[in-house]
Amino acid sequence: MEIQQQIERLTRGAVEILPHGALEARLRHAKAEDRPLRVKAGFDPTAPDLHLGHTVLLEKLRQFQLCGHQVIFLIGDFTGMIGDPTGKNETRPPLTHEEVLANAETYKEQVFKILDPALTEVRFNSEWLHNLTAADLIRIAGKATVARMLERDDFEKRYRTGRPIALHEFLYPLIQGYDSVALDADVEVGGNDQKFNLLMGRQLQEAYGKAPQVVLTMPLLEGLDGMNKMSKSLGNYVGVAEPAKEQFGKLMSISDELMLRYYELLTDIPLDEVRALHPLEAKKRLATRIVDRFHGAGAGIRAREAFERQFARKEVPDDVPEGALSCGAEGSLWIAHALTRAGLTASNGEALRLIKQHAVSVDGQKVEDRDFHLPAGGPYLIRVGKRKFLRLTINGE
RNA sequence: GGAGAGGUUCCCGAGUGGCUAAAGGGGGCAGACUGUAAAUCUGCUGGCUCAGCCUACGUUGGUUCGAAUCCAACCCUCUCCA
Repeated sequence: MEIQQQIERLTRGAVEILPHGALEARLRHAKAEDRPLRVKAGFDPTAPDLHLGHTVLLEKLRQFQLCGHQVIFLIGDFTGMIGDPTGKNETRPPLTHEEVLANAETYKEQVFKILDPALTEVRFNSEWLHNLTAADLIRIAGKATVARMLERDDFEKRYRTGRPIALHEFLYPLIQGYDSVALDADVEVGGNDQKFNLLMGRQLQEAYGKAPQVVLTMPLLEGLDGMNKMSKSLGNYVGVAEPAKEQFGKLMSISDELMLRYYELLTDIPLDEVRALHPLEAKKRLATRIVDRFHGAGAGIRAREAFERQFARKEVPDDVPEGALSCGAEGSLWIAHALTRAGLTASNGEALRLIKQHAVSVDGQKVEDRDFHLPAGGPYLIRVGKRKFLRLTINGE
């Protein structure tokens, strides 16, 4: 592939590529030597549940692979075994070696839905860090200065406001940088928040007489709310391992603006093409594409059809779960109890609230009466709100 | 080590003896609108055997007819000083 073409592809969505012009120079260099670039990206072994936010990086790595380059998927198991690099989550217990390995397996499963295994090298940084001696570490530490460390935003801020910075926190960027030395990385891709660490890699590589890597940072993907970064704890995420229908539904609920952002960071479709489409159609295509990626070709279309049936045509979905409840000797079951016991609502109070809000229907009939009882029999088609359905049978004694 | 501030419902945050299941905001849910969008508007947002009762304002005990509110001890968090 032509270098210019590669650059276009590789810089899409990137926040920064440092230093200026380095990517092009490195591509030319590699071409001259007739070898692929070694592209490194590090991942934390504590969170093997990937969501779309993580896939921004993976998508970028895939772009490199499509250009013929080699990706090094680095699992930071050594750092994971020691603890949290920011020192914020003191409660997070260090992982055991077994846990790290188990997480790594989960990682691979999810990651190879995007990356090409033939062009991916999975590595663990314990490989070289585990055997480092104190002398080695001190030697590495000698390559960086405190002033340099304090340039990092959060260190600077904490130092200025007199909050503690544990000494070992200085070592994390250092160690991450050393990984680049050990791996001979040509390029390191990371989230924008990792910029400092990635630059530390350059510094160390130089100190060790190697060519410093090109640093490419990607933005942190906004979550479904369009405001905060996508994260599991905020609940604004789409999980890689989620069911197709869930993924599709969640993606259809984002704003048009966010949709373009997702297109930019999660696909390689030209944005002009997207803008030419009706936003609804564009969004459906985005959702279809993403579902396809994680659930295999064809899954996207199926999710799309199910979605259209349920919401556009307001038909009952074809996979309504079934359930049965017993009503005992009374011969009928109070609607609130039925909803709660069936798990459609969290409590009778919530069930009654929803009834009052005209959100509950049985066999297409809105339930208006809070004392409504379901006689033994059925199955009844119960619907709560827009999305919850259940085919419920009431058993007599 | 010294001085101060504070811990309230999912979150933030008001409340300083009864009218408080507890303002307001956020979030969430539902309804309207729509492109199941977003934005907007409206309603709801502790539990139950639901005109009643029970559980909730850091923990434990106390004062009181009555406490999130007053008192005591304890635990925890934060800020300032050294």
